[in-house]
Amino acid sequence: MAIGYACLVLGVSGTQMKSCLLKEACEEKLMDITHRNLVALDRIIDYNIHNNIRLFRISSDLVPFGSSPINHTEWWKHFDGLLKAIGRKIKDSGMRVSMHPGQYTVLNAEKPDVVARAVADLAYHARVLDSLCLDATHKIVLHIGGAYQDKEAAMDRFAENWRRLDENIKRRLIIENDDKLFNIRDVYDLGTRLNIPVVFDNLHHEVNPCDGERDEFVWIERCRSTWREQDGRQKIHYSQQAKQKKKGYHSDTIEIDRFMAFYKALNRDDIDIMLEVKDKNLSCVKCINCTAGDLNFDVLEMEWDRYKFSILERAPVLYDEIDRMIGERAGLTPPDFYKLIQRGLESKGDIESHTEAVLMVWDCINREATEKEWQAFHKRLERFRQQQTGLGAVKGFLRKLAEKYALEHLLNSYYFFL
DNA sequence: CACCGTCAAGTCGCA
DNA sequence: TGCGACTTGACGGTG
Repeated sequence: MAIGYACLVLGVSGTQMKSCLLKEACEEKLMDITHRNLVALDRIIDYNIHNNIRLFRISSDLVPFGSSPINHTEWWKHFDGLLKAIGRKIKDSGMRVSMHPGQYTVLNAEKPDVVARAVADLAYHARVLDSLCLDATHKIVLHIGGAYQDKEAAMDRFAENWRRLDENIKRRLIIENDDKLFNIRDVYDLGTRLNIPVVFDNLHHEVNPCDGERDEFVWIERCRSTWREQDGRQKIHYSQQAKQKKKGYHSDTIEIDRFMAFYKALNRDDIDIMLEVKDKNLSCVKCINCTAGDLNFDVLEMEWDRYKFSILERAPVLYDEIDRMIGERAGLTPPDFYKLIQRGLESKGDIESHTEAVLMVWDCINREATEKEWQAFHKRLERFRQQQTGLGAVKGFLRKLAEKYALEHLLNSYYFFL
């Protein structure tokens, strides 16, 4: 069983995907961005390995305009060594990766040119995974596409276009229920008809349920049979509805009690769960820690080290409480710990608590800083306290110093982006 | 540094 | 018939 997250890591420098505008795309720029993105991917994989994360979705932005005729760089040849090295790390660590083309990749479109572009896009995604030398358990997840006022005909068109795909795309392609048109029954029917594994997405199912059977676990069990030996473990998508947002909107973070209830009811150790949530790796680490049977308390201590500045910034009283509990090393289960963290993050704090956190971070920098930096810091802090600048300006300054002096402890914390 | 409009792509629904 | 939402982050220009 693995729990994963999609596309980007929060709080790890050098892991962001770069993009460029179409009008500025030239060979040199495309190659440069592709190279930087591959280096970023390599760092993400390292991060995943170090944090015991064994499921990850690679961003489609890896190669800018990767499926557009604008990009005629042969990136897979040029970066062959780097790609193979990354793929090697993925395999050696037992990680499983996937990709997920977006809403513009419509295999069942009525217009032949739209279909042609969708095929080209799938070929691009398959080429990424092929270039990493990964087997067919590393999948490409796709939605069925448009309905065009006739779902049956639209599904038939999907089937027809699917049959014409190259085998190396077909062996990776899996399909998922969406939040508007094709519910889990539609996708399951199509999946069984074509022998394509089906990904069940719980939030899409909630927003776009099918007739008849509604129970999500029944559907997960049904979808299980669409996964063959060569496809690897069954995979599902899990997300929670953001409160006070439109239906289907992903929450900022995973509410741990609800996840644990789902996880226990699911009761499967042969399934992969891809989380779709705004805080990405943060919720992923949280869910992994809460489901690990033999969690070392050191892991919670590590997490506290990453969260503590953000908690002090917002809720100093709670900070003391959690810090004491962590110090005592007892009576704190991972879900309880994360619930306290969540409560802290939901607070706003005030200028005093903001200052307290700033000073605590400064304390980590102080011994490295020059006299000039000391002065610059206190000048900024004073301006913040007079409300002449925002907290962001002070934190930005601290971040730069943390980077300058390579203070890993601060750079690995969540302080600068939570 | 903060803010905001814009960006490759397709479909659907509403005015 | 045409335009905004979808969903989302990053870029690039401006203040």
